[in-house]
Amino acid sequence: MPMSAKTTPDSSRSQTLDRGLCILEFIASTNEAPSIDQVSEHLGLGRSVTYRIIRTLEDHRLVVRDANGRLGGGNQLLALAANVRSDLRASAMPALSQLANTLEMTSFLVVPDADEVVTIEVVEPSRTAAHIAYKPGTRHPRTKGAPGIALLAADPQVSSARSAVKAARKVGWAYSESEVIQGMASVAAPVTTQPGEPVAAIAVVHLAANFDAQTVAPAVLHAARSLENKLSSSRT
Amino acid sequence: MPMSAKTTPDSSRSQTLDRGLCILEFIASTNEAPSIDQVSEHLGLGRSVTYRIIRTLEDHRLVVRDANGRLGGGNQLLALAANVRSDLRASAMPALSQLANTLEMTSFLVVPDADEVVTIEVVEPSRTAAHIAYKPGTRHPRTKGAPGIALLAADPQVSSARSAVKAARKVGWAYSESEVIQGMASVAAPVTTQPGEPVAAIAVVHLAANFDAQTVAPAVLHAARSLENKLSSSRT
DNA sequence: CAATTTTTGTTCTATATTCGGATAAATCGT
DNA sequence: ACGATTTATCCGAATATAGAACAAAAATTG
Repeated sequence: MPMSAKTTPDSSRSQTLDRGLCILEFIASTNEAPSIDQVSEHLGLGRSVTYRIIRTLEDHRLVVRDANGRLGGGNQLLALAANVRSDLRASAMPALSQLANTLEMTSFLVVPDADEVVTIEVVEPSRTAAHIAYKPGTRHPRTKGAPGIALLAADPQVSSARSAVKAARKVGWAYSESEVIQGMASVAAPVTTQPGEPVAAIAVVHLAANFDAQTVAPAVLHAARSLENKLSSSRT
Repeated sequence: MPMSAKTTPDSSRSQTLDRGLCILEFIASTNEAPSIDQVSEHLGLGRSVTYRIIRTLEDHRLVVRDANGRLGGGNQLLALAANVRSDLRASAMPALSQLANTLEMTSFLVVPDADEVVTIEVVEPSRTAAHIAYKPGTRHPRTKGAPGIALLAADPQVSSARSAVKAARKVGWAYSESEVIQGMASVAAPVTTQPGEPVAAIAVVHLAANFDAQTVAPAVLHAARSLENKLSSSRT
């Protein structure tokens, strides 16, 4: 029976739920609103199964259909995400906004998650012509990109030989170029409430061409300090 | 024990997925991180099922456990929500921020969804002592609250006898008090790109005590106009 | 405008997946 | 250390599910 390609033969996981979540992730992550058939084809599932699953997702308002029957993420997804790290994200908003608007660069907040780092908040400058396609939820290995480096550098348990980590330990901020997105440069600073335990990193990205790390670093550091202060003061 | 309370005997829906989504919604919406047992008890499910479902949710990083094994929403929820109405939300951010900070009130963006209205973006003023527990994903009937009224008023197909709707049609903005949250007042203005088809409403909330609708209305209207302009200019 | 293809949605049954109680392991509090 | 609470696994019964066949609607084409 050659059917255990990418399904879940593990009886400790739920196949149906797994498939439903894969479908939800596919629909929510693609920008070209797919049809049900496209979904079933993309996931390699039977039509009938796909219909039943999508109907259930619709019931929960996690998926909606537009006028042409095409599928997209539903508003209920916003409700689910609203409480995720909401304290930290809300606290960081002012610092991120100020940073984004003074430097005229996209700023974002990154936290460690397992052995990766995840962006949990993004603020673009008010006056911006072209957006950088940088959305919350983006993941990277810890060793890639300025935010990851900054988090590594702030964790004394880590003994990385990477020169970038050593450099970041020295100056308190990290720099990377074309590691996450080609042609983009980034500066990040760790946010630590208790020494040695970085809770997040604040960073900015911009075209590497007109980007002077030495100039932007102080502003990023200032934002990180600002968030640290707010966090420790609210921890009454 | 009557156990056919809210289960799904409908063969056109997926029971397993439905249960999984209920669990996910419960975990994501509660702030007191529950234990697995509390989840299974709250939903009225067997332990074994709950374990299998939560394991699957963990695999997808939609649910995480803290140091004590307590459950909470995972960062992947942010990725799922990132694309929901992202164009509209991003466009509204500058107007919402400015509105929130000039009035020193929480501002938010509301869109129609089925026969309800949903808040899809919230901006709190930078300098704020106490937060208003108003999160994206909040739903209300269209007839309750200033944003709903504003949307009704902007839709000529609606012939509501409610005086609030008529009033809103006259002045271009809506007012409500203690309809959504006791003791809170709100002013909202519709955002329309094509006449008669409101796409959203911009609103502010504040304690009803020190809230003068006549004073805040112009600012809210200005924000709505600002968003309208941005939307129609980007619709090249 | 009718025939044909493509897409969308439903019905049905074998069977694999799930359910839930019982059981075992781990963790915590006293 | 001991009992109590919580977490995790096992396994047979049965139900919910998968997938193919079927039907309807819509789009496309000649």
